[in-house]
This record gives sequence, C-alpha cells and structure tokens, in this order.
Amino acid sequence: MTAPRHVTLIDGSGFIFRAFHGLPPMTRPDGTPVNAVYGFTTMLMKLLADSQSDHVAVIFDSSRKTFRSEIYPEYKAHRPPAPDELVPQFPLVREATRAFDLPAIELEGFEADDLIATYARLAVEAGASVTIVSSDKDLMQLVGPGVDMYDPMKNRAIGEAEVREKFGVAPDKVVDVQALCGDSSDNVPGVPGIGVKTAAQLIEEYGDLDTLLARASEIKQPKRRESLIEHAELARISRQLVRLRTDAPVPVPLADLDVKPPAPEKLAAFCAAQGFRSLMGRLNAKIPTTAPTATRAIVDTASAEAPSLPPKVESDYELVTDLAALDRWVAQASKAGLVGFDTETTGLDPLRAKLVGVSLALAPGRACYIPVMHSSGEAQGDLLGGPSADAPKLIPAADILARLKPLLADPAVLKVGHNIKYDMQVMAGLGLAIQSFDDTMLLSYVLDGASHGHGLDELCLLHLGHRNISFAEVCGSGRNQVTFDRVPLDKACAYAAEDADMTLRLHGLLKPRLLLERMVSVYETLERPLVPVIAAMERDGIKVDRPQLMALSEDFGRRLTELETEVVALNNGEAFNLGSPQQLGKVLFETLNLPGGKKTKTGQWATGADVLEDLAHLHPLPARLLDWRQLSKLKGTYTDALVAQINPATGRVHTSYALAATTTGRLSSSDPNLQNIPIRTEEGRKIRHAFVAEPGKRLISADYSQIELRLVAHVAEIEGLRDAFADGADIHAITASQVFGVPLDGMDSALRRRAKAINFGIIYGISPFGLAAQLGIPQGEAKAYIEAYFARYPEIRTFMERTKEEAREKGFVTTLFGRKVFTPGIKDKNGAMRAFAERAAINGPIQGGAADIIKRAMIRLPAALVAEGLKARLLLQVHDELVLEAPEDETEATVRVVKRVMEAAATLSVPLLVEAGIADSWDAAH
DNA sequence: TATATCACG
DNA sequence: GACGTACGTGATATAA
Repeated sequence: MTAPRHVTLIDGSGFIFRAFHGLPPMTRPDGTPVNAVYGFTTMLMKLLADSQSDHVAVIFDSSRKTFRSEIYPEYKAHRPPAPDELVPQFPLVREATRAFDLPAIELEGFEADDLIATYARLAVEAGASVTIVSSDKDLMQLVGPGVDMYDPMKNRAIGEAEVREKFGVAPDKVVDVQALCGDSSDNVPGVPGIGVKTAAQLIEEYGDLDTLLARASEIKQPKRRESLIEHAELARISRQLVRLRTDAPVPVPLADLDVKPPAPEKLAAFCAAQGFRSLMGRLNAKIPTTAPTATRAIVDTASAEAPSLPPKVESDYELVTDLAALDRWVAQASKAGLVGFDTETTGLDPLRAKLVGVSLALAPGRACYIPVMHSSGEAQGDLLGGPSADAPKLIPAADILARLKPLLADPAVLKVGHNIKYDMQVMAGLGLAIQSFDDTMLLSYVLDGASHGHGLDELCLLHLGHRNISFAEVCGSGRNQVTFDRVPLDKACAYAAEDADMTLRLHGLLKPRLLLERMVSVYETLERPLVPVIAAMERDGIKVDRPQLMALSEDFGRRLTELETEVVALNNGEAFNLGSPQQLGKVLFETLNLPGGKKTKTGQWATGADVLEDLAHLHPLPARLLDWRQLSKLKGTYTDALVAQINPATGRVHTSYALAATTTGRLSSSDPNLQNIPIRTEEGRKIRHAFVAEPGKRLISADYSQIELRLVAHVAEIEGLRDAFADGADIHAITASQVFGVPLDGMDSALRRRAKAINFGIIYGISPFGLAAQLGIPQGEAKAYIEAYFARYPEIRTFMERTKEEAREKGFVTTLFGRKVFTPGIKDKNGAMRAFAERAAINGPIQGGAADIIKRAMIRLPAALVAEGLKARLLLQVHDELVLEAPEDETEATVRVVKRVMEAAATLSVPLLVEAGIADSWDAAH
C-alpha cells in the first residue's frame, strides 16, 4: 500500500438528489424507479474512467438526526420527506458504489459533508491533494491549498475563483458569510435582512464574524446595525451549523480508501440487474482495453502536483479557416465513410435561418467547426465602420459549399445528424442534398419511445454522462441573446464541434441497439425514409388566402364585441374579462347564483363547455359565453395567428412536423399546428376554406375511412367486426344492428349514435364512466351497452386482456409493424394511474398501427407519383388524411395513385378504404 | 411557469 | 367502498 497522492471524495447524497431531479423518470422492468441510480452510475463511470486518483470514496448522509439538530432543532427540519420514487433508490446507489469496488461511507450523527471535511483534512495532512466531487455550495468552505472541487452536474471545476464568485470572499471566509446570510434550503437562520452580497461586504470590511459582531455598533446603516446587534447570537449559532466538522470519527481509515483493481464483471452484473443496457455496451467495449486501475495510479509527478481535475470528455476540436484544412477533413470523412454532421444557423426556422457554420466529427473527441458566416464581436465596436483589423478571415462560403456538396451527396459516406431534417432543410435551401444519413434523434425515439426526451443535450447526459455546453452559455438568453453568427469563433467552435462529436458518439451507442432490440425494421422502413418526405412537405408549405382570413378576423372581432356587450348586460351591467375562467366562475356561481357549480382540482369554479351547456337552460348568459368562446378561439388561434405565420418569401405557411414527439408514433405539427384546423362547426370550417390551391392547381384531400376501427377488427381478430367491414356501408349502423339485434333498415339514429360512441370507446380503452360522459347517460346504462358489445364481439375482451398483459410483462406494447409503445405506470400502485396506463396500452397498438400505415403510404407516395409522371406535391398529414396539391389537369390521375398507394400501405384481414376529394379549398376537398 | 380551455384525429 | 378515468396532440389567455 502506498501513501495517498490524490484523493477523490464523492458527495453521494448530494448527487442522488440532483440526479433524481435532473433526470427524466426511468424504471427497471419490474417497475422500480432508477433514474438517480442511473445518473449516479454514469457519473461514477465517467469520473473513474480518467481519474488520476489513488484513493476514492463515496460518502453518504446517514440519518436525518445529526449533532446539528441538537444545537438548532429547526435545522433542515422543514425538508419534506424524500419522494416515493427516490426512497427505493437509496440502497441501490450504495449497491452501485460497491459494484465499482468503492467504499460507501456513512456515519450516524454526521452529515456526509462532515466526513468529507474530515477526510480532506487527513489527506492534506498526509501530503495528498484532494478533489471533492459535489455541486453543494456548503462544501466550498473546504476549497484551499491542495483541495479543489468538481461539479459533476455542470461538468466544471470549482477553485478559489469560483468560490469567490459565489460568495464574494475567499474560501476561508465562506463560513462567516454563510453565518450572516443564512441558508433557506437548510433552514439556517442567519441575520435577518442580510443576504450574500451584504454579508460578503461586511466580512471583507471587518475581517471575520467575531470582529464584526464586536464592532456592530459602528455600522452606519441603522437597520443593518440593529439587526446585527439583536441577532448576534443567531449568527453564532448559524456559524456552528454551517461550519463543517473536521474531527468526525471516520469509520474507515484513509489508507483503506485506496483504489482496488477493477472488477468489470461485478459492475456488468449490477448494470444488467438494473436494466442499464447502454451502460453494459460501454462496459463490454471497455473491459478488454482498460488497463487495471492500480497501474494507472500516479506514476508521473507532474500530474500529481497539479491537483488533477477530473475528466472532461477528452476532446480535440479544430477550427477550420483555411481551404487546405477543410480539404483534409472532407477527405478523411470520405475515407472513413462515416461522419457526424451538424449545422449552426441564425434561427430555428430552417426556411428563414441563414447558415452560420458546419461541424464534422470523425471519431470520438475528434471534430471540427467550419465557420461560414461570422461577424466577429469586435467588429461591432469598430466606429470607423470598416472591416475590423482582427475580423476573422474565413473560407469563402462558396468554396465551403463546393467542398461539402459531394461529401453530403456521396451515398458511400453515412452522415449522422441529430434531427437531421433540420440540417437537410438548411442545406436544401443552398442547393445541397444529403444522400445517405442516420438520425440519432430517431434512433433514440424508436428505441426508447417517450420514456424520455430525445434532445441532444438530454441524450448526452443520459448515455454519455456528459453535459454539453448549453446554447444559452454561448448565445446568452432573454434580451441578451445573440444569433450564432455573433459568437466569437473559439466559443462557437467548442459548442458546434461538440454537437457533431456527441452525435457521432451517440450513434455508436444507439445504432447497435437496433438489432439487439429488434427495431431495425421500424427505423429503416418507417422512420428514416420519412425524413426527406417530411422535409419536402415543410418546405413546400400550403397557401392560405390572406384577405379571406383577414375578413374573417374582422367579422369575428365585430361579433365578439357584440357578444361581450350582451354578456355584460346579462351580468347586471357589470364588466368582467370573459376570457378569465376565474372571473366567469364568480359571475355564474356567486353573482348570478346559478346552481350546480363544480370545482376543479385547484378549487376554482369549473367553467368548461360541458358545464356551460348544462347551465344554458337556466340563464341566457352561458349560451352567449359559449358563442363568445368559440369565436374568440377561432380568431385568436386561427385567423390572426395564421396570417402572422405566412412566410413573406413564399406567401405560404410552413408547419413543422415533430418526428420524435408522441408516445404512439404519430407525427405532431406545430408553428403553426396544421393538424387541428377547425372542421366540426360551420364557423370553424370558414377557416379551412381559406386553405387554398395556387391558381392552376387543386387541393386533394384523401383520408382513411375508419382506419383505427379497422385495425381493431384486424388486430383483435373480431369476426363480427370484420364481416361488418367486408359488407361495407355504414359501420356504426351495422354494429348497432349486430349489438342491439335490430334490423339495419330503418336504424334508429339514437341507437347508431350509441354504437358509434362504443366503437370509439373501444379504441380508447373503454370504461363505463367515459362512455356515460360521452353519451350523457347514467353509468349503469353505459355498462350495459359495453356488456352487450362484448357479448356480440367476445374477441375484444381477449384482445384487451392480452394487451394489458403484454404491457405488464414488457413495459411496452407493439404495433403490427413492430413499433414499441411504452406504457409507464402499468404497475403503479395507484389504481387510477394503473387504469390510465391500461387504457393507453390498449390504445397504443391501434393509434400506433394507424400511424405506421400512413407513414408507409407517405414514404411510397412521392416515387409512385413520379413514376406516373405526375407533378403533385404532398403538403399536409393529419393522422389519417393526406393533403396534396396537383395541377388542375392531373387531379384525376393523382387521386388514383394516392388511393392505390394508401390502400395498399398495409394488408389486413379487412380492406383499407380511402376517400378522396378534389377542390380549390381544403374545406371543399374534404 | 402552471392551469384551464378548446381546436383536431 | 372509494378513487378517478375515455386515447393522442398544440396554442392561447390568464394568473401567479
């Protein structure tokens, strides 16, 4: 055993809480929450990977009671108990520590911070340097000669300078400052009225707390003086609370913290037990190459001297500003056949944003940034207006594009992007096509569904334990935000190259999982090929008739004022904000004293449409208000907003489709959302009427008839339903006839309506409550209908049970094309939560299956149109509907192709039927 | 930033 | 016996 040279002390308890709150929820297959355990494990892996330490320990809080609660009972007393999802993770984190062969140290009556302080003292006395791994400001008092800190959440070293930035004083005065300003999160009182700034100023002036308190009467500001004199004792107690003990009776001697040779099998077993598949991949990759830790113990004194700071991910990023360097990178990318690719632009809208730079990554840690259009920060201050002397010299944009074009188009070089649709749009605007590509966002989406988000930063934290430089750190935020072209080149390079680097690293991690987790086909046939199709749809956009919308807006506006006057009159002339549910609730249930008021879960009056409809027969106000709400919604959300969204350059609106957003595999549309344009009411339809074709062209709307119900019939193998579909005609009337045993001829419309509601209910995972609410009938009656339905179609029950069982067993259900729809909460101990998850599980294969089918159609459609020599363009997708724009004289032929492709997109045991219309407006075509 | 409401499939 | 529910989205205004 050798004497310690460098000791790393990890604040385990602090980390658990931060990881728990910072990471999305994750559960083990058995339902145990493990997000904090996962964060902890990746943090340790990363920390140990290139740690130079010879002694390492993870230190935990033991119990809530410590010597501090003896001194001051309120200390940390207001802390709520740990969340239920965190409690089972405490023992697991200690288990993780042991899996790394590290000591997990805790001591009754002492906080982790005191043990860390004590070990730090012992280490320094033994001549070693110390790194404390924590983001807790309470540990900053320990920073000093031989001791520094590392914040694993922010991936940042904390030295004297950082402490000074935080507290305004040197580390050895931190205790005095904290004693004065207190700490609300720990319930340390401090002196009332004194914050960090004032405390630092006082300590700087008087030297230390005792001197300050002794000379408090000299202070000029009267309030401050009184407070200090009155609360001197409180300050002394506070100091006792914040000062860490360096004399804790540590349960394990320092010498025993020495690093043991690694036992990767032990760690792999632990990861396997927790279901950490991606970590196992990393372990397996590492096991053969990693040298035993013991031999990595300090050999050269140089690195031992400088307290080694842990581990940034090793990186070597190059700023490319000359053609020779660019050629070198392009040649190497071309030779490698694989390159991480990312673009930086001036904005989020790919149609309006200008390209600022491009980054490439060749291997983990090896990436470059090629600026295309930067105005240096210095140029701003150049009063002469000429080019600033130190303005960076960049490669001319035309040269960069000329070099990138063949690389991006080369089918032999795989370009890996994160949300590469965006980069595709930007490059398409410059005439560059991306030929062969992968998208890490989509990989993550098909593998892990909605169990977490799929942003690059989030994935890096999750899979690589690496915190990326944030956009805000580079460009600022709020009113100080600047566009990327104003960012100094060195900062821009660090940020942009990192994105390409991380994208490539994620690719290495995620792509192999496709095969292992049987997701190759979903990714290769459903998701990836859709990217260029959607990119083209977004670029094409759809024309809206601006004058028509503006006229509508005016009309709505006028009627809104009229309605408002009427409503105010009905409220005894008392004006109020009709848009405020809160004020409306008071008017209805307090001023007018209408009966039957319900409260929402936050204790406010509920004023939803259903409530207002119930009130309509008691008073004229609710009906007027419903009208007002409808028009207000239409004006605010559609007419006005849509006009504002027209792209001046194209005269069209360009929505953005999210490919990796929904739990079921559907697309979602935003900015503007074109998947919820009104149709159900006459007034609403007027908005749809303003979506038009260019002169000489027509709009075609083609939608799947009853696709979800057909999927139910197919997937659940419901013979009766299949027959009904085979017979064609009115499916709801047929099921009404079959379920209620009445003849199809002269079907009662009320009966048909009930059958329709049950048909929909099945798709949503039916419940008597839901059906009763939908139909406005008693729950008992709804229950009887469901029983009748189940009796006629017994296979539906089997399907529902089978689906729930699958969800419980695997944590997800699958669509007929193999997409996973994850079902978190399926084992929740709360019955309501579980029921919710069960209904979602039943809906998953149905909604998800329909999403798969229309995606298949969209992927095949462009080529099918080209093959027939047709010029039609796909413009919109609305879940079961496609909207195209076609030259007037090609509409008939286009409809034939569209129908053919859509109906052949899946072969089911029931036919798929597509209904299409042709017109000048979307309203008329639908 | 959260909540209530309402537009769509 | 009580709980709290139809499935999936996004945009808006209000209120905090």
